[in-house]
Amino acid sequence: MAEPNTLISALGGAGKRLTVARRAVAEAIAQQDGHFTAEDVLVASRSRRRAVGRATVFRSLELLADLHLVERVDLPSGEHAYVACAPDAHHHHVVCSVCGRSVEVGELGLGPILERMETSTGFAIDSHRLEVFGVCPDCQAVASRRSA
Amino acid sequence: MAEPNTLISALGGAGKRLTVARRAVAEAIAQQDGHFTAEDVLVASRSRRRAVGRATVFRSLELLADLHLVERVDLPSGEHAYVACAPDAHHHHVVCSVCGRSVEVGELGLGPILERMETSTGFAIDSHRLEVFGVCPDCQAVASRRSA
DNA sequence: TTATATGCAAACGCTTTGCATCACG
DNA sequence: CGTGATGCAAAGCGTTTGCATATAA
Repeated sequence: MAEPNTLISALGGAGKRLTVARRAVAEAIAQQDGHFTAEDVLVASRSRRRAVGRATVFRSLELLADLHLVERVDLPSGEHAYVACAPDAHHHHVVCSVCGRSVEVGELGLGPILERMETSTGFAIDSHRLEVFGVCPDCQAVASRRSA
Repeated sequence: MAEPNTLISALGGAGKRLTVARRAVAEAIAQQDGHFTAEDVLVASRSRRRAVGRATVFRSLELLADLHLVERVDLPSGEHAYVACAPDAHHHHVVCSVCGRSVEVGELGLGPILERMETSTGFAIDSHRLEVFGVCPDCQAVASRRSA
């Protein structure tokens, strides 16, 4: 899903210290499949050698979010989750509502829509979030097998 | 922004009781300009004749959200807010990041994009949320006046 | 009359913070 | 070494719940 090294080296590039705790968080994130919560990271870090404090998990997540290495997603349930993602290109996530796995998709033509919104509303649009939910191919297969 | 009566009659239509508390919540929502939090509703109800309990505010908002009379929005700050909205047509909200006012916009061509996402990801997409943030015309005017 | 809704206050869960200690650079 | 990071536990905040009471239908 994500290379722990990517996260770690990006941290270094931002003038942040490469601490043991941050490496542990990076590894915990890397082993997550799809989106995850702060609690997931905490638990994952505990099941490995180095347990990280709860506060540090939140602080690291905030840091990674600032660096755009991780993105905060609000699920329809109201839960707060995060997804690891490429730091540069603008993209969105499609989240599976069954298993939670997520994939990145590119813009696919949202730009013109936003322009149309600017025109029709007069707003100067500066940011947006598109969150898409559905059932991933794997879970579709499971569902059809079950009903067949 | 919204007619309290619209909210109230919709409640009746759903086989729900038209209680004093719910009327108070409906009025409090109606007087909100743009998005608002549960706390806003609570405070608004207190500054009027009939104060409503905190729990009831949450229960009412949940109810209204189920009836699609109100929609939950997650602001970039992570705050949970609600916006009153038309119950039928699918639409999205553009929220002003300065004053918080919001306007509804129609689909404006998001459908084809979602189809493209389905094709490229294999997901069966069943819901999505698009939240757009920017500066509304009024606040733009104020800003340019200030800098001029 | 009876199911539903309300209000309070306590419980809850997630997130943040204060502060002393620790360790990267 | 000195600044920034950590960990703990406690505080904070928004939200939910249990339960006795009140009320719409």
